[in-house]
Amino acid sequence: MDGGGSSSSSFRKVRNPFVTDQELEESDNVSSVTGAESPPPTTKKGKRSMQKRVVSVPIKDVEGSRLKGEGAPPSDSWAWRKYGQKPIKGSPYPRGYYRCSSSKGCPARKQVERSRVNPTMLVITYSCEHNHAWPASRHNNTSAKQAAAAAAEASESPTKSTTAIKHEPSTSQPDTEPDSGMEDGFACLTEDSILTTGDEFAWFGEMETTSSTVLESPLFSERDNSEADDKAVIFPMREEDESLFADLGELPECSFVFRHQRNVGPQVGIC
DNA sequence: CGAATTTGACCCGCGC
DNA sequence: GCGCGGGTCAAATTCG
Repeated sequence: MDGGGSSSSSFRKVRNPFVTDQELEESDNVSSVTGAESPPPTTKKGKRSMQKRVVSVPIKDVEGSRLKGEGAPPSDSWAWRKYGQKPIKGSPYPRGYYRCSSSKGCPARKQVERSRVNPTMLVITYSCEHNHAWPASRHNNTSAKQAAAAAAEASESPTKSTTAIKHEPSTSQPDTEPDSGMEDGFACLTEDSILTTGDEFAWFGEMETTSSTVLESPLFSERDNSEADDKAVIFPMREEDESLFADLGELPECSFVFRHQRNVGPQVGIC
């Protein structure tokens, strides 16, 4: 019913009322990497400054969680409502469009699609407005899982156990946006969020140990986490950290730093 | 009964 | 100026 209509209406026009944080994006099994290669999202309708981040996750992970979570980490901490799906030109797999439904004013959106290069991977693109604040309630893995699952189902392919993360912060306004770096994914949160964030990402750490997590830096992004699977893009988190921090250097104080340590899991740092 | 998902149509931006 | 493609909206349907 209005699931898409009424609700959607609220979303589209309502810029989130409680804007305090930036965008905290937790992707399915992801760590945040600041990549800066974002092709201008060509959003057509009101495209103001939207930060974009691309995350690639192995379908396996997704399925795992969706399979009734046998302990599998949540795909997402937020609730996402699917509002559309479209076949993409160069890709045999359709792209699903999801909206953050954790809260009413949540402008966050994400697109889930299979990597055309590596069907075993799901490419999730998160986009959020600059002043967007993430809802406090983010425990609806359902939608999140389904989102990914949907994408996964969209195509049929074997599952792998590699997670490639690719973040593309859209460089709309580096300055204004305190969190241009990882804002989307793990951006500035309110202190409230901060506390929860740590927990929220607890699974994150698990995931790391359970499956190999690969971070794709901008350099690799072009390959789109593809062919090479894990190996090609796998490199010590440290590198990522470096990159992350490098980015953070530019970030204002209110930035969250995601530290990804093997065996330890991600760590959230507050500036 | 309510909420979420699905599908089709429409709109907008970009490229040629 | 026209066409293509992507993205979003809206109504209907389905599931919980």
